[in-house]
Amino acid sequence: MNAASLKRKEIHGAIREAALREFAATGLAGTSTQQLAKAAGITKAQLHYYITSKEDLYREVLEGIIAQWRDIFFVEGEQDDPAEVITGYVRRKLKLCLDQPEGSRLFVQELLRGAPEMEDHWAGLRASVDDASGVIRRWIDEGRMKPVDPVLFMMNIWAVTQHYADYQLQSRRVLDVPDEGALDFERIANEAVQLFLMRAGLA
Amino acid sequence: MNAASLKRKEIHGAIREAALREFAATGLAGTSTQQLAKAAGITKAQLHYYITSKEDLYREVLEGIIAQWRDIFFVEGEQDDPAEVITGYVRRKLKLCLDQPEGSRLFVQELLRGAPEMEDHWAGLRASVDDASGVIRRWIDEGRMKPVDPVLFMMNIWAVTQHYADYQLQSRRVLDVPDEGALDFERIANEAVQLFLMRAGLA
Amino acid sequence: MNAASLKRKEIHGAIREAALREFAATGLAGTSTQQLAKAAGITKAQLHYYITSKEDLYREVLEGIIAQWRDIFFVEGEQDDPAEVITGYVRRKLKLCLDQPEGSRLFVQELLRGAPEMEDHWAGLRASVDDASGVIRRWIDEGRMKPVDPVLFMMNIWAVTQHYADYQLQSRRVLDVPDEGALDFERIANEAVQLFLMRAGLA
Amino acid sequence: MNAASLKRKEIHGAIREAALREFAATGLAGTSTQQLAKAAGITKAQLHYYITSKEDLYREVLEGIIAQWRDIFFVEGEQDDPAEVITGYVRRKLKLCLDQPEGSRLFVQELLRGAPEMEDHWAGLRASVDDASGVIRRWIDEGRMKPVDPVLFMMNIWAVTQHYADYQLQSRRVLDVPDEGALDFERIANEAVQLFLMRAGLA
DNA sequence: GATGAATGAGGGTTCATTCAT
DNA sequence: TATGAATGAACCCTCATTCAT
Repeated sequence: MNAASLKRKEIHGAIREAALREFAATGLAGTSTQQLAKAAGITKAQLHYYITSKEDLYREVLEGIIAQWRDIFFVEGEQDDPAEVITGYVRRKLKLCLDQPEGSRLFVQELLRGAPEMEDHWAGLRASVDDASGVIRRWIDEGRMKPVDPVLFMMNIWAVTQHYADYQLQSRRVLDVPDEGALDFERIANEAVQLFLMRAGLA
Repeated sequence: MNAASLKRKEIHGAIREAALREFAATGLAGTSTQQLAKAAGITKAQLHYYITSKEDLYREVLEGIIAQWRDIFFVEGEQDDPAEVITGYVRRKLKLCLDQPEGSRLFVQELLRGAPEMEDHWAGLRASVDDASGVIRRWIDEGRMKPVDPVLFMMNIWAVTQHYADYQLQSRRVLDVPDEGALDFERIANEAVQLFLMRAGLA
Repeated sequence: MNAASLKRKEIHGAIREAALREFAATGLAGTSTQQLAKAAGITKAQLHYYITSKEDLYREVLEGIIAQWRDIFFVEGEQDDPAEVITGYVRRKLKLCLDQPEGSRLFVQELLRGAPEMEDHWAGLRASVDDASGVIRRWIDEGRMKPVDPVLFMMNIWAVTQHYADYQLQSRRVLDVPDEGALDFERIANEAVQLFLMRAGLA
Repeated sequence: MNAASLKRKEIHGAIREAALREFAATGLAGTSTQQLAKAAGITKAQLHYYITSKEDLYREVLEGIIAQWRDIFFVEGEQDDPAEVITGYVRRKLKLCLDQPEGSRLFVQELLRGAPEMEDHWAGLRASVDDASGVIRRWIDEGRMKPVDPVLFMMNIWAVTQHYADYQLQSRRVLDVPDEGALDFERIANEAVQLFLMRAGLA
């Protein structure tokens, strides 16, 4: 790979990064290419040299986020201890949400506008949810955890973890964390883990 | 109040309703006055006769939502039973989120864009949170509930309830509820109530 | 019809006139809305207030021309004398081409670019040609005119008459007619009529 | 001539060919360098390496066409038989128009836009027309053909022959000739020759 | 009150061309 | 010789808003 191609990758990367940030903040329709270009540190004409269209860029970034999220599974590796799995999942998901909150934000923006780009993804999500629900149901049947509504149990994990991405600004104000500082991961994670472990009768 | 003034109120109401819906879906920058006028069933010129500016309309609607949300308190009336209070709060909040999801959605839109209109509201929110936290802390001190992080406990209630507004579309797809039907309030409420009661050691 | 509506019609008329002129000169792709607005004596924003899109305006103007041309039939009224019909048709067509050359020019522009807007019109044209061909063939069978290739005979009439619209500038230079003056209708008409009457053995 | 220079000529040829085709279809203003590059099978940057500017390329191609057309004279070689000359001229011109219709199309495009590039060519055309007119007038004076308007007679030959280039698409639709096939040269040539010979009283 | 018309600014995108490599 | 990158201008069109009527 030569220098020119490297630079191309760099610029493309800067554009995608900027796009994720801006789209997450103001959505597809609310984000101008001017805004995107400025955020990426290039001119509008330069931006359009690298992208096909604003919508295509949006789609590309959204697909990237969805793919990244797909890789965080409920059960990881050889785990089969309910407490371990739940704790691990909550902490992994929360970590991702605190480290890269723009992902969740972009996702909720897409949902808010009616999710026209998501049609092809629901089936895959349903399959993942079915997998995880099956595991939970088995644990319940085996008496290894209290009965819960498996799907809602999972959805509530999403709700709690993603809240600290989507509503991060509110969390900061309420918890009095300045914009420069980071939210206290351990504090939030502990409370969240306790919440779901206790629901499952595992703590 | 004469007929003309009545009609004026009606139109204003239609505008606010439409604005809430549209702003909740596509945000301030992403929503055009054309779009707003069409959603309100009037012309663009008529819209501008009734409003001062798009931003003013946005502010008005946002303030309305914030005011409405302020009216749902953690403790209601003379309640002082932890289980009763938690159950009531979760159910009230969830009901509001399922009945009028646009409120939460508008709110998250504002947060996503950095909440420039919210500066004056954080103090009030902090006060409310402090009130509720005080109650919870007292209950803990009195041994009437397990120790929790009071602020995070509340925030997680928000997270879970508002999730069914903000991520409603995803919830529908995962729970297989068609766009015309309603999410199953009792099912969701029961799981949510269990979640927080158990965390508090009250169930 | 009130004054405002009248003005609207006036402006719309001015736009269509300007559009016919400009599209005839530089085609759809080669004509900018700036150019159109200037030719119509309005601003670009004003133009876009009155039209849906440049392409729609183009289509509207093109359809208008096609409709106008459809109304010039080979046989008019109760005519059935070959010499009369041919003479009348050539003169009518030529008159139209000299009076409103932009029509033919717009048409040839559309053909030059591959006529993507004409797909629906060929059937109608074929039908008209078939009608006229039938008349000519009958005359030939009845011995009232010399045998000709009926379709090519008609097409050559089009060729000759429309030439004085499409190639008018060249005709002016060759015939030494200044841009302000008019081409000598009678001179051209007489030569053209002679051409086709003699071919038909009618002069 | 070395290999590099040969390749250069090849590419230049491809560019001119593509330019003729594209300019003939959509005119100077309506044809983009992108379109030209794609049609020539090269990149936009490569195109600009070979040409000075779009307008220069247009001028070059147009001049080429004009030069090529100048070489088809009314009278060819030692001919002096009116029927032979007319027949030959009509057939030669028609052949050129059917074989290379883009030439005529580019020419009419230039005329349609007001022929700003043609100012220097009218004198030469007038001279050619005067020559041919002189021959025709002599034939008439010598009683070797019927009196005609010599200039219009010539112009009508152009009209008829070029029609099958400029309006070829319409001709195909009316004559039911598919885009892949060729128009029937002999059929068209015969009718055209008859048309002008009869006008001259020579058939 | 209500509405057609108008507008200057800005939307996303392509343009012809230049430049560095 | 060739090509990725870059650019300022222009492309078509919509924007939020104002103004007559």
